[in-house]
Amino acid sequence: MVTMAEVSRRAGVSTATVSRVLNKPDVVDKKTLQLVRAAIRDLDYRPNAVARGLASRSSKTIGVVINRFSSSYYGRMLQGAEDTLTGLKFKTIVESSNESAEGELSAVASLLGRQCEGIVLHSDMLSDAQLRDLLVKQPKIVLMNRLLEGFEDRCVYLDNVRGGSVAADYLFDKGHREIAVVTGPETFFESEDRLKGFTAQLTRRGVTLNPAYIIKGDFRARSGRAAMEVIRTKGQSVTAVFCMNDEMAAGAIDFCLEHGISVPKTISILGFDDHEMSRFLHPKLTTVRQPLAEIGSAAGSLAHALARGTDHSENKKVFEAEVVERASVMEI
Amino acid sequence: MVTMAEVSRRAGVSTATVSRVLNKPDVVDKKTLQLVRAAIRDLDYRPNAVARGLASRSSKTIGVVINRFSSSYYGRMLQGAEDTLTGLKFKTIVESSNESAEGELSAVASLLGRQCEGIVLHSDMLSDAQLRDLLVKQPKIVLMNRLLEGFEDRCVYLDNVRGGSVAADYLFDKGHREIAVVTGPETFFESEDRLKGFTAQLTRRGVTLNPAYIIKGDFRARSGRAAMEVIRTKGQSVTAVFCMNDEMAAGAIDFCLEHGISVPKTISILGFDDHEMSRFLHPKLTTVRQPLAEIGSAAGSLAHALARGTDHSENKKVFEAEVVERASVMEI
DNA sequence: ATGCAAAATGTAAGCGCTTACATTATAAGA
DNA sequence: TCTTATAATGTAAGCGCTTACATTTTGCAT
Repeated sequence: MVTMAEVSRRAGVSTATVSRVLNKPDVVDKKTLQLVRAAIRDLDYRPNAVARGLASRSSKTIGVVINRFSSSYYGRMLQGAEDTLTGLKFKTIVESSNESAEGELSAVASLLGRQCEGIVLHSDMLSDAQLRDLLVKQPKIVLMNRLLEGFEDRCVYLDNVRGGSVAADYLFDKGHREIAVVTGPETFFESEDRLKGFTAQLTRRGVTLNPAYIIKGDFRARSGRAAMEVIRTKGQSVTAVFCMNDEMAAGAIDFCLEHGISVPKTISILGFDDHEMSRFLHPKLTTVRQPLAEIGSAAGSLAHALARGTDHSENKKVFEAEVVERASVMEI
Repeated sequence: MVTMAEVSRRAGVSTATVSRVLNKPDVVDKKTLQLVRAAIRDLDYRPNAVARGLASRSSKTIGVVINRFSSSYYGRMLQGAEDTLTGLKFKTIVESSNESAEGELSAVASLLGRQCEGIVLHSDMLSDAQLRDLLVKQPKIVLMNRLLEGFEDRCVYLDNVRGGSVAADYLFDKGHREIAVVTGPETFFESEDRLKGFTAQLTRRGVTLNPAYIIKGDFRARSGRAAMEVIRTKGQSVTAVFCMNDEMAAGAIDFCLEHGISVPKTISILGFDDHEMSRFLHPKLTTVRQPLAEIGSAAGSLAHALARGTDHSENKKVFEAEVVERASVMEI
């Protein structure tokens, strides 16, 4: 590894000067500038970011922690965050928590240890209390797609309650009254919130959700299939089912296809997320879109603002879901 | 930020001792061990990984660079790499290159600067010559899903030529003779290699691919649609089309569906990748599976071996594609 | 020429750790 | 009891940078 000392020796200057051409080239004489730059080129010198961060206590990087890489949900948020951070001349580094509370904590610690100036955390496994603790201790952490009461200004998230009510309105307006719901695991607040908003809005409109039609799923396609099977056996009169994510909706459609149940003629299916595959399902899935890239982007810029101590009151923090109308829900 | 010095002060020992309880607890006295650990807990001390890496010149982390986050292709490889690296007690950090040659270079430099002991690089934009240069200079870099001649033992990849020939065999065995192909951009070696293997194998079996039926796509669904349109107008006799990835296949199917062309009755469609959505297409897509997670995993462990100087001759480096039979290709 | 402010460079002290090496405490053998 | 090997700890020199501060150089008005 070629160090600054070697460069300085070759250029016949001090290391301070080399450091200056790297960091504030305008204060160094043009001649020396060229000299040093030539030396850098010749030796193929690359500054050691670790040492740099140590010495300057600034790294121009934001760390992001997500559950796992193998999901387009995270991918889209990451991309959003990365894009805007790049625009802000910041680096993004990502660690996965492998879906465990411990993993989330250790990823945060690791990123902090790597001198990240800010952290964007997507936490599913940590409890509100743990999170509260963490956020108090670490003022540079921002929560992505989760709302923690009392820390609204450090959270960027989709209003899931609202998302649920949007879904309810849509289905109601299409004439559906007998509706089933396929939820996620009850530990996932997203699912809970959506359900809350959904039932509330339905009630407001004068229809009550039959508790027997609330089927628990696990956000994966297979559980959507299973849920649909249950619905078809015990809920013949159901005209629409609202799945809390698109994967389960895909499973549900799959089941219908296999059993000759026509979607949306016999039964309408509404998803949530607007997964990249949704437009390729058959029928194309009508779903509630979650602007993941924008959420990621906003989380990135909030973390940046926090890191740099700039004002972030203008940053958008709450996002709204909207229905993307395709072909899986029919008016009756 | 609480430092080691504070911990040592509180525990009434030297920083060296604190360092020892962190790194080689067995050489320190049980009493002091407890003392120091208590101090660490009390102060909520977290070792600074940057300083640590600087001082020890070892970071137990591997850096991965990919094109972009928003694609399940990378997601699956990342997940594979992360999983095995975690098993090896290594951290994984990821940076995206934003699909530019410059970005790839800068991500590598950044990761190296962060004291990564090894790098897993997924390069699409760098030329063979540039890559050769890089690999010579940086002995810790491993190429993921790309073969660079002369550096076979630093590459973990899918044999795309073989993948193409597997596809050819499959289609041939199903009785198809008039076949169209939808490629990726010609700058992508994957597509080129698959095409090479495909045509070669077809030739070997006695059928020549009509050059007019080789349609250029861009790996995105839209181009699959467009390609299918071309095929339907100028190639009425075509019975099967081989798309170089599943997204384009999805687009092709979509086009057929819209125009009342029955898949696979009228025309068979074969994809490549086995994208997560493929099983949800209608008809379910028959495709050539690429074991992405395994490739990522192998790349991770190769990088680890290189970093630690251990033997990697046993590491699997070349992976084979295999056909996943679903419903979009019919025997004729 | 001379003086002086401004510009350019150098010096050296860290940043928070690790780790040879030196020193001291402990245990065991005589 | 006194060595002496061994275990436990401390000391201090870095790791490759940045950055106050000190010093030297330069340009320019006098």
